[in-house]
Amino acid sequence: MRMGRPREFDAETALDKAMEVFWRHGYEGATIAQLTDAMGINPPSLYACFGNKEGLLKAALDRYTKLRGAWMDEVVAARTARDVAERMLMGIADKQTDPANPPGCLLVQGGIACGTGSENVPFELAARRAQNEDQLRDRFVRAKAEGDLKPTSDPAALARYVSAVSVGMGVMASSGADREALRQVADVAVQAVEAQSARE
Amino acid sequence: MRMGRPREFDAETALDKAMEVFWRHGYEGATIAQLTDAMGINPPSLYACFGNKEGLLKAALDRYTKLRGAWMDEVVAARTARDVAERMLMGIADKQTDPANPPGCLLVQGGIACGTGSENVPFELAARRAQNEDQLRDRFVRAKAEGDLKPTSDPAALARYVSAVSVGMGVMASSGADREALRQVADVAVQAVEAQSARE
DNA sequence: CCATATATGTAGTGTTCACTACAGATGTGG
DNA sequence: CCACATCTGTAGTGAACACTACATATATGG
Repeated sequence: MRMGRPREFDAETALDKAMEVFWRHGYEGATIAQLTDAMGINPPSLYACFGNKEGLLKAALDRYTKLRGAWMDEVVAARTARDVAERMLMGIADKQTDPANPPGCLLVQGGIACGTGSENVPFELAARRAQNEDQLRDRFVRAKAEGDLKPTSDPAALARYVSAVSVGMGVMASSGADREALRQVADVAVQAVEAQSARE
Repeated sequence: MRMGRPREFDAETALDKAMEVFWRHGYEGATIAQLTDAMGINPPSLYACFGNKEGLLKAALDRYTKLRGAWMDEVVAARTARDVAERMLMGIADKQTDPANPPGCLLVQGGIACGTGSENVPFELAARRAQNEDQLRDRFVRAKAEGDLKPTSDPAALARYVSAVSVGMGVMASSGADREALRQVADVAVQAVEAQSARE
């Protein structure tokens, strides 16, 4: 039973718009004016709802990872470690060049290096990337236990590798690489996971 | 025979300092105050010598790529495509975690996404990364011609792949990954190139 | 219908930013 | 020794930034 005047905008819709601005310009490159403009609200509404610029970023990151969480679940549901890597990297090649979104990945575009006062933004993004990596690692641990990966393989290293390739592809996408170019990278990258798979 | 009062600072030494600031904070995150402070000069000296902030960045990038050019020449001098990839990625694992420099790679940390007015900074960085990729591609073309790589292999895709892994490792380094973690990634990554190598 | 609580729009706030005017300093060319 | 060209330090410039005071609007609780 909330009191007072009700909010006139939908927070999630507004977050989607904010997400896109951060995605395209990065945390420091995005201005409050651009954000409020895209969200269709005025600064006081933004601050009342999200606290400050960094709070808005975190809310956008939460929404981003939530939206991608479902997809990541599909990825790790693949039958083998090799298929997980392929589904992940091919999917990323498509997603990062989807014209419906800015190119690349918000968890990279958001801000890799930041100035004084925003030092924890890069860490915030890194923490979210680490979540994906952990999910991959757990999947590869299982693959090793199932005999799908070689007994000598290192699931954590494999997960870190797939994560690194994803990030690299994201940077390439943001600087103009097209879908076909990214798919070729994914295709090569999968072969390293294949090399760690048990013979059949 | 230059006229007027001579410059009191060494441009290359100052550039090294500026390079480090851009490397650590990114183009937008670096302030003129931080730059002049690190360079040991005052703003008018900076602007007289480098034009503006973006000019300073370009000069720093020139110096960075020049310093790394020698190393890249060593990389492509390796005997096989596989050795090129290994030397490149292992070297990057070391360089990006060298405590003498900020973590990661200037060509990534410099700025992946930028705000209005600095839109061409990301492209500037991408162009420098593309130079390395081209050098790798040429080397892999040769490797294919020499029968070192399979006749079905795609040298351009391989070069793009190695470049993507390098970038991904750089981002990881900047968010705290240590040398051993990066070496593990490099180790896995090399296996994809190995898979494209002709049997012996 | 009134007191209260929250949202909104206008119009700012102080701060920090990249950049520069200007005066004095220090060299070269004649 | 004198014009001149360039550098240097001080001290700013206007613009853009994140953020907010305040009056007004719109809901709920009694």
